[in-house]
Amino acid sequence: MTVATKKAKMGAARAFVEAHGEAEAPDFFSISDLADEFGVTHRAIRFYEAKGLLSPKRLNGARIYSRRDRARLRIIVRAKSLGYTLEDIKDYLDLYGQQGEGRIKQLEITAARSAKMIAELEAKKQQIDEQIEELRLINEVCRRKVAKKKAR
Amino acid sequence: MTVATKKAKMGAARAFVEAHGEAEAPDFFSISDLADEFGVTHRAIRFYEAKGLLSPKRLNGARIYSRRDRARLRIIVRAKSLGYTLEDIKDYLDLYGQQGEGRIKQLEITAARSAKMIAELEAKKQQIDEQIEELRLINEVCRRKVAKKKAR
DNA sequence: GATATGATTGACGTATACGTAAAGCTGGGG
DNA sequence: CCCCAGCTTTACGTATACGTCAATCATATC
Repeated sequence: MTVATKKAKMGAARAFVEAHGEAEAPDFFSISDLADEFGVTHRAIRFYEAKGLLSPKRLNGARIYSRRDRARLRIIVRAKSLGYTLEDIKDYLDLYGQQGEGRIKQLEITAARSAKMIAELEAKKQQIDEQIEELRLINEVCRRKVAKKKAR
Repeated sequence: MTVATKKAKMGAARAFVEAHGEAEAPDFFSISDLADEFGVTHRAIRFYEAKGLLSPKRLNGARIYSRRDRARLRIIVRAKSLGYTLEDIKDYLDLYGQQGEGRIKQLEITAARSAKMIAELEAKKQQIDEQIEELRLINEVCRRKVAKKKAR
């Protein structure tokens, strides 16, 4: 598909997307835009929506994603690669979506939960460092043996 | 079950385990030992064996785990918490099990693979840092708002 | 208007990682 | 000798996270 014919063959969503914002900083995205950008399938994105992690607007049935939706998807993909379940991620997004609304009690809960998550992530970094340490050992042992064998 | 009767009701594996090594630095472990230590079920440990990640010795059918088996299980649990599949972990354990054996070609491959894994783990740390950064923001916003509301 | 592209909704299938229930050895205590 | 605790295998079930059709619809070009 050439660049010339591309625009011609766009669907409703993509047309709407290109109408708003000139390429540099788009305000809206089609499902294919996000799928391409984050390396996930359309199916996965719709699945996240079915699980309540996303809730894009519609245009003639087609999904229209805002920047906020895109930010949420970025979080989903990142957290998944760190081993979190969609259930975990949903909790995080709920917290992320509130961004300090509500009364004192709610704010304190959110502060506590975010602090807890930070602690868990620091623990994970620790685990990664341990793993890296072991790998460095293996790596050095191998390289030394290679050097020794080549020296003969 | 009391401490007195515990020894009496031990199975073959546990008896064997207690016979070798006096509590401080055991050489062998029963499946329950490892399950307790790493917070996983017996079922999970057997499953890892079925997938080729562990291969303990047997005594009258009962599994006897060596320190090396235990080290491997530690790696499995850790890597799983970082989001790796058992398939991924199997590859890592294969590499870990060799520890620089074989000829030059093999050593170079192992060195390259370990280097690659290190790079991937560093990338994961980066992702974690991004996530932490967002959480810090949320946390601070909440705490400031709480402070503001309480100041009135 | 036929055709092609891209989107949508079901519905069913699949891979991973175990859980769970059933049935059977085994070794020591009473 | 029997029982019980703990281990075993076998087998089927389950939750998560999608993959894969199939049918359908809208839009846009030929």
